[in-house]
Amino acid sequence: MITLKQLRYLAALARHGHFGRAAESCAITQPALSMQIRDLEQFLGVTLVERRPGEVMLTEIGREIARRGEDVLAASRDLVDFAQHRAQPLTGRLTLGIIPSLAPYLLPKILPALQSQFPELRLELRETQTRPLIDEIKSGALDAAMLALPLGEADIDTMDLFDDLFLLAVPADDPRPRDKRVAADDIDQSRLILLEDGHCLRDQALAFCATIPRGPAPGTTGMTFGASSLTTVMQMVAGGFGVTLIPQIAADVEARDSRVKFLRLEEPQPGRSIGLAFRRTSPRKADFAALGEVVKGSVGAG
Amino acid sequence: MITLKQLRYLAALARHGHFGRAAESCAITQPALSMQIRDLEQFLGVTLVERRPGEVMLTEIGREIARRGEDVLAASRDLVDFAQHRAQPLTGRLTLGIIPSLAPYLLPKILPALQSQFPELRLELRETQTRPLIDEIKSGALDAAMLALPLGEADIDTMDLFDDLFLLAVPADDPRPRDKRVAADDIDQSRLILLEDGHCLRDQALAFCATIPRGPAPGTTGMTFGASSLTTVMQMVAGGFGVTLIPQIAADVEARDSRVKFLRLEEPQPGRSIGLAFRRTSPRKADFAALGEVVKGSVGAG
DNA sequence: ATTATTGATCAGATAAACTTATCGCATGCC
DNA sequence: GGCATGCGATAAGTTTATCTGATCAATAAT
Repeated sequence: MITLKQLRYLAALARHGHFGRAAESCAITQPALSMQIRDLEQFLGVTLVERRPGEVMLTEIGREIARRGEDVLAASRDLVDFAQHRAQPLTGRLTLGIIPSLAPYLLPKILPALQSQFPELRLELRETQTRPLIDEIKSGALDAAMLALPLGEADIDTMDLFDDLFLLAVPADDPRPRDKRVAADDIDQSRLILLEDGHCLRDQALAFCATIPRGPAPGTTGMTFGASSLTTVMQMVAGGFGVTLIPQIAADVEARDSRVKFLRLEEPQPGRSIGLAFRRTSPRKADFAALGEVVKGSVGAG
Repeated sequence: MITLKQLRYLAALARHGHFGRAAESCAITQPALSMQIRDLEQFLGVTLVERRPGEVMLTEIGREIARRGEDVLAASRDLVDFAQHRAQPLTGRLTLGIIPSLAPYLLPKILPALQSQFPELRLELRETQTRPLIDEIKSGALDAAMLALPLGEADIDTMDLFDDLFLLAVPADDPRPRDKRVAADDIDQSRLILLEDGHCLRDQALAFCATIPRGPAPGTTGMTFGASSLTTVMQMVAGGFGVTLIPQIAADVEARDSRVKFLRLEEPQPGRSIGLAFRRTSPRKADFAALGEVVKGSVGAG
């Protein structure tokens, strides 16, 4: 079987027309090059070089083989270049999942930075709830996902990105002053509006308001309605239908609506920890580290 | 530096998705394949394969590298195929010289056979006198030449093709009968018409008629005219301006002219030995042998 | 003739690649 | 839980390639 080394030596020989100088240009000795050329000729069953005293001359077929050899070498060089350029983080395709309570607020912050810092990154996004994200990470459909930690999945490694405090969103006409620290007990459980089932944010809010009785309270819609987006929830709060726990990152955006105001919660303030999840065996950890830096920078600044 | 072997192993791994089976398909053991893959990854500085329990999975870049690897392998396979197909004789370009006193008579006999037996042969012909043919063989401009032997050139090997007797061409009204064997002395030296200087045939004819005085004989044109082609010489013979020594192979063709008749010469009949000349170091001797067979077959039959 | 150049050849050293055996880890099955 | 199974990584030892350095043969130039 032929080797790239033989083709490299042949190329050098074609260029120099001289075994000794060709060998020198390959940083080997002349017998080594002679042997490789001989092996190549023997394998191909063709004489590539006409050894003439004082001058070596590629045969007709030798020239053609050398030309084709250059093609092979060029393709292999491309391959190496490709790999080594791609070795720099965040280039090429990366499939990223993100939970719905995060996507519309975080993505606008990070996508511009990602695009400017890593123009060769082709990000493919998928927005869905935590459970399917985890499954898709495990199956390889996703490279990673941004979601709330902890997960408690054995095969999944995670990286902390930032903490996201919860605020209590109430109608603007709520009697409590803006600087009032609300306690969990102060939340009118019967008026709590939440996302539909499956959203981690719903579970986190419920965990905080642990005293809330299971099952829908009579005469309320909050528990049973199950909004599919935080924006919907906020519209309902603005409409005076109830209150909700909303992450800081979302509040920053939704605060534009003057019919709503946000109240901080008593220490220890509840919140969620946002992180990046990926297969423990993933080879793209350098990518994830770079991505994490961008997220941290964008969230801190924005 | 990467090797074709590594690319072959990677291709097998990509196909089988399993180190053990990939190794088996390469007729090596699994550790050998693992090592080559690891070396490749290390050189490229990229993780190509995500080792997951129960399943190996090429990474995004691994797939791309494998794809490019296939390109490289395909190019190298083409190279080998090319060489091995071209290993059969008389394919590709072959530059062949031929002397003018042979070309118009021999080529029509051999070219059809060459083309039908070796359709992949691309013959490049050059018709000129012996001296430039030899020089061009030495310089590599020609692969070989068909001409009259012997040559007495140290760097040139030759192969006998066929012997070509000389006949005496005389006007049809020459008093000698067709079956008369002419002796060298019977040739009217003053009426001898020859090719111009530089043609080997001229020298051979002169050597045969060794008694001919040097320098043009007064009142004759034969020696000084120096025709540039045998056809011209024959036209002059037909016109009654003189006689000439003509090779059998040419006589076969020129005999169509009824104004000329050919007389055989006394034993030992003079003639020339036609052969193929080539660089002693030429790698295409198999080609020349095949060419020689064609020539011998065509001349014998035709 | 003599010397210099050039590629081939040979023996020994070195490096690469392979094989066998073993390990570690994860999974699945009583 | 304990144990077998499958798979890839690792280690040790051996074979195979490959290289170097010295030398040889042929040729060309002096």
